[in-house]
Amino acid sequence: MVKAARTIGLQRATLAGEVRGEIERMIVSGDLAAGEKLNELSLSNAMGVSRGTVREAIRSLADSGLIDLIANRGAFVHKTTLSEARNLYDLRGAIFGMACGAAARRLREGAEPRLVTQLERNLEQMRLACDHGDTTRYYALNIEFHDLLLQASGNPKAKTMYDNLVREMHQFRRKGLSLVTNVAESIQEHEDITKAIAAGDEDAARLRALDHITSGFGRYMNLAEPDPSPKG
Amino acid sequence: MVKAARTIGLQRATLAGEVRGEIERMIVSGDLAAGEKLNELSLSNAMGVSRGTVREAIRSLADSGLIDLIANRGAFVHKTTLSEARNLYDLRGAIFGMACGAAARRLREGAEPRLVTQLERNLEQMRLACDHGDTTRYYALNIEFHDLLLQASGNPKAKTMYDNLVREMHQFRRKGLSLVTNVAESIQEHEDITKAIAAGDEDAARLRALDHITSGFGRYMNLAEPDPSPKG
DNA sequence: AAAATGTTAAATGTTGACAAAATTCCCGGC
DNA sequence: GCCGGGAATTTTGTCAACATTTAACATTTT
Repeated sequence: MVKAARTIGLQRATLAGEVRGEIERMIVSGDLAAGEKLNELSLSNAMGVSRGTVREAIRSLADSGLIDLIANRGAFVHKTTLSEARNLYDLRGAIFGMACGAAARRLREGAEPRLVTQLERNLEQMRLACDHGDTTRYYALNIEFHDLLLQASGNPKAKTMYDNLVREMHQFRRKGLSLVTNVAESIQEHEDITKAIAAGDEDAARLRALDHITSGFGRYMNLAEPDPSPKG
Repeated sequence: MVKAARTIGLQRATLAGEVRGEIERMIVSGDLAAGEKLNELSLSNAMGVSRGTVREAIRSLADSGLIDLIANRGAFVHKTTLSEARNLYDLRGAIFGMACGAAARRLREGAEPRLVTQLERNLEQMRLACDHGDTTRYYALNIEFHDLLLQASGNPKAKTMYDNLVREMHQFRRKGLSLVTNVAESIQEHEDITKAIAAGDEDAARLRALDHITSGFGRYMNLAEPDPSPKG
């Protein structure tokens, strides 16, 4: 690996960081399947770095939940079960709710003057993307909406945790990428969150945000498990 | 370090895990001050293991937030600022609230039949410890109360995250260990949480739990506020 | 004397080699 | 044909050495 042109933006000043990013990409993209074993030697050969470097990268990923480590046995791509997925959604909801509450508070305190404008602009573009059936753009805007709020919460650790949780659901996420159902509902929820925040209503923002994540879980589950029995 | 009697209970089957635990203890106990630099060579000599092993331990701790890593510069014990402390409390509150809500739901679903008994027993003993002025026991029971609920949430990752957050506040915690103010208030809040859970009221449990953490932050801040002296 | 530059020492990043554990595979026995 | 045991191989855990970067110090220049 040729000296690795220090993409300083992300913490890849070090070789191990670069390798970490590469392995992470492989996992999230599905190049490495869930449950699959990671062989340190194979990876180091494939990437042209030493085993120790690969090892360091793997450990780091293990700490962030993407990989399971078993002593003297090796590293395995974490396989997220359905009940785990629900737990992850619960955590996401809790953190996102907290973040939206904090954002509302900070707005009230004058700390985030541009936030509402940014949110409304995002909403506008999202409606457009929806009308044009541009799912890729919709997907990106959806992420941006959540990022804006996590950022505005003034809680960097919350953002890191949230991102880790989202990353950990990559398996479910890939399937649900085509999830274009109930976009109108989702946009409506975004509007509700935006309104609560614009009003500086901490509690309302938290509740609307929590509802949004919970609904998202429901939307996904309906799609992933086309259970034909529900309702009457 | 003599072959390290594999305390398998905690993930210390490996030497690096053992070292990690030791460094963690040094940080939490204040043996290593906040902001202090960790020298890989010194540590490896002091512990009788190789530098690589110490390095692996340090990286792991960095991922859990106890240590800051700067490329080519080294590892430093993370210094938690006051605004960070608030952010940590916000996250704790969000996660603990979620966990209590989940515990209430699971209780309703019959998944945690012994939970209420355990909580009430904990409350009983806590009142006793309070009456006897046994702060050490009170401290332990307080931790147990929170552990019971995190456990009953059925969300192992939530417990891990919560524990990490608590650990990260070690600096503030040490000072506040003598925090015996408003114990009555705190116990009352524990009772409120217990009641909400016993009733299977998910929303009430979440709110009471969030309030409890928020109040805890307030209690601590009132006690530890001033003293803005820079270098110490 | 202060700033800038060149030199040296120390610490981190990376690597390859050795030791211990686990997995695989072969072989004899039933 | 199937099972169990044990050697051979593979893989992980640990270590010591090399390379690169940073920090400290001495020297030169203005």
